[in-house]
Order: sequence, then structure tokens, then C-alpha cells
Amino acid sequence: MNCSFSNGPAGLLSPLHIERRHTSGSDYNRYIKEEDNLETHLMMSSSQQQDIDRETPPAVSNVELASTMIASIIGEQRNSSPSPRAYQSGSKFSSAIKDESEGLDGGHTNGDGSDNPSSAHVAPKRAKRVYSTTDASDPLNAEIDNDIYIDTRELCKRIAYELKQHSIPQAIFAERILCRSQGTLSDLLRNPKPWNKLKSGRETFRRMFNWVQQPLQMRLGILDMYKSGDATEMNVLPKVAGMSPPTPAQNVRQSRRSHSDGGDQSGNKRPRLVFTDIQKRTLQAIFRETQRPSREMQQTIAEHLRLDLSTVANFFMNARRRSRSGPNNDEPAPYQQVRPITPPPESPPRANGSAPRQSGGSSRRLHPTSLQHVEESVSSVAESAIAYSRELAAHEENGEDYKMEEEEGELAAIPDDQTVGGIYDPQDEVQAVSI
DNA sequence: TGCCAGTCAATAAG
DNA sequence: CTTATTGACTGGCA
Repeated sequence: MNCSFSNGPAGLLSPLHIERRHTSGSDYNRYIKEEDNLETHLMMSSSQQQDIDRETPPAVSNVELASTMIASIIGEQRNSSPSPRAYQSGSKFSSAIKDESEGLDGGHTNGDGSDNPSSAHVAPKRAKRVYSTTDASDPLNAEIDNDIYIDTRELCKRIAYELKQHSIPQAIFAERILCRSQGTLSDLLRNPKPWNKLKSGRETFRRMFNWVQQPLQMRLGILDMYKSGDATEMNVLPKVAGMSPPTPAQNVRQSRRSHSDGGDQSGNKRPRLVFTDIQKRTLQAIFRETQRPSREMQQTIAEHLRLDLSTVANFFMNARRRSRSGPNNDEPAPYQQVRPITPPPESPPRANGSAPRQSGGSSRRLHPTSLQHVEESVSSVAESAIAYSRELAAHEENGEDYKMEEEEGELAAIPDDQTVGGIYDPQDEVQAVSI
């Protein structure tokens, strides 16, 4: 009853474990690479674009790229003639696959009706995890309402400390205790989100908190307990300890089996799109100027960079979210009760010997201006970048005109003079494209 | 519908 | 092998 996993023979293994079983073959890590070769044959246009600027001369600065990009965008919009190169026919192929992978998502159709050029890598249908319902009786999920405040940074430091002290791999802790992926844990540990800004994400921190509240023996025991899903071991540990099988995330990707292909789930890994250097730098540069480009601009950007509109949209969405997570200083609301993070029994390795743990429920007060400062400096940098960008763009516009290379399968616009300094050699481009 | 929070999970990096 | 990064997916909400 406490075992919320309904994976039959899988027993207590969390879905993560289960999946790992068939995805982690001996050559698991080489899968993608081999597949790339395959793609080379299947998707010429895509592989082309991937190789195009792999060796982009590092001399091209972000700002230059941005200004170039922006200038071109502006220019085109002005002329109201995007004159986009005809989209590769390959997009048919990719969109077909895409549709297949999203088909069952009831009522959620990719907004961009247009068939944009496909992403460099198209994700084939991917096997999704099957999670059961959450375990409401899990003590780890209990308590902690709005009146409680948890210093997530402190909590994460503590967790990180514990993991190190006991040589507990993130993956193990993440999967057995939190039922989250290693990557997620890593991210949370490094960039703990402020408690008061958390929504459903609090559950994960809550579990971390409750775990760390357990006595050492219990903590380690719990970890071990989920190791093999051995019910016997389970019984050894008193339920009262407050641990139960990890609660699956409420919004994990749902399995969509029952669709086409015969269960060779193991073969459906998701090839991840990796932006080329130019794509990335251009996007970042543009982001610095406009965190929220209009739909039109996004479309234009997508065209210029040979990316899907959705990819560009995702980039900005992720960029916004991740750039926002920087100065996350929050403090308990006056009505909130601060839950102290118990300090580790032993003395931390090199932990701030002066930092008095708030083990008494004391909460530190942060200067509300700290955030302001950060923002100021950020905007300051952005300002200069933008200014420079504009200046450069303006200058270029007057001096010489831009020559957009998209027609050749190029990604970003490259000012003619780039070839002068010997920095940019069109030959490289030709080479790359011809592959 | 579009944006966002929470994540997954591929794969880079160490 | 372990941790960090990050493009994309899913569900919730306005």
C-alpha cells in the first residue's frame, strides 16, 4: 500500500530504475553517436546544418553575431520580404516524426502551424516512463504548509554535504529518495529555488528536508532500503521513520505506449539537439537584448538559424527562466515559521567555521537591495552590449551591406569584412556545407 | 493560447 | 564513473 509503484515484477524499483534497466546497455553512451551516422544518411539537410559552423572562427564575438543577426532581422522585416530560402524538403520527414511523437497528446498541437525547417536533430518517438499515483500517506510528503519556511540554500548545502560525506551518488539519492533524475537533483542543489517561489516543486525540497531530519542510521538505511526493493529490508526500518517509496513527480512525462511500433522501447532514445556555436551565441546575444522577442521575431530568428520556431521559443523560455534563477534571495514571510536545517553531527570539512547555523529557528535578514544591485549590473552590461550592438549594426549598415548566407545553408549573417581580416574564411563554410 | 514551473534525460564535462 | 548542463516535454494557470 505504501508502495506506490505499480510496475508489477519491478517491485519497489522506482520507474527510474526500471527504465534504466533497458536503456543502459553496455554501449548506451555510444548510441547517439552511431545514430548520428545513420542520420547523416537519412537527413542530409540536417546534418549539413549541424556541421556548418562547427569550426566557426572564435573571432566572431557574441555582440557581433547579435548585431549582425539583429540587423538582418530588422532589415528583412523592413523590406517585408523575409526572402527565406526554401525550406528543405527534409522538414517533411522531421515533422512527420514529430507529429507522431506528439500525436497522442490530446489537444496540444504545436502552435506553429508552419512547417519550419526541422531541428538539426529530430527526436524520434521516445519511450516515456510510467509513474503510478503519488503516495499520499508518505510522511515525507506531509506537513510543511504555507506557514513553514525552509531555507532551500541551506538545505541544499546540507544535502550536498551529506552526499559527499557518505559518498552517496546524486543519482542514487535523486532516484531513491526524491524520485527525480540525477540531473534534476544536481540542478536543484546548485541552484536551489527560493522556497517562497516554489510551487509544486516544494515537494522535492520537502523530501530532502525530511530525509535530512532523520538520524544518520535511518538516512543511510533508507537509501539502502530502496536499493533492491527488498521488502524484507523494508520491514526492518520502522515505517514511522517517515520514509516511503519516492513520490513520483506529478508532471513526469507520461508513457504513450500503445502507439505504433512494437514495443522496442529500448531503441527510442531522444537524440538531443545541440545548438551549433553560432546558433547558440546568436541566440544568447539576442537574448541579452530581448528576453522576449515577439512571435514574428522568433520566427525570423528560427529561419535565420535554421531552427524550429518551437526550438527558438524553448530557448528563450529556458533562458528567461534560467537567467532569472540567479539572484534568488528570498526570506521567510513574517508569518512563516522557519524550519531550521539541522547541522551535520560532525564538523563540516571546511565549512565556514564562523557561520552560526540557524539551528534555533533564527532567520537571517537579507538586504533587499542585494537583488537590486545584481540586476543593475546585469542591465548595465546588457545596456553596453546593446549599445555596442546597435552601433556596430548601424556602422555596418552604412559602410557595407550585409550579405546573408542562408541561401548557402549558412546560419548567421556574416559581414563581408569578416573575410578581410583573415578571420573568417569562406572556404571553411563551403567545406562544412558540402559535407 | 501562451507562458511558466518542474523535470526528464541526453550528453558534456570533469 | 559522477556531476553539470540544457533542449524539450507535460501539466497548470490565466
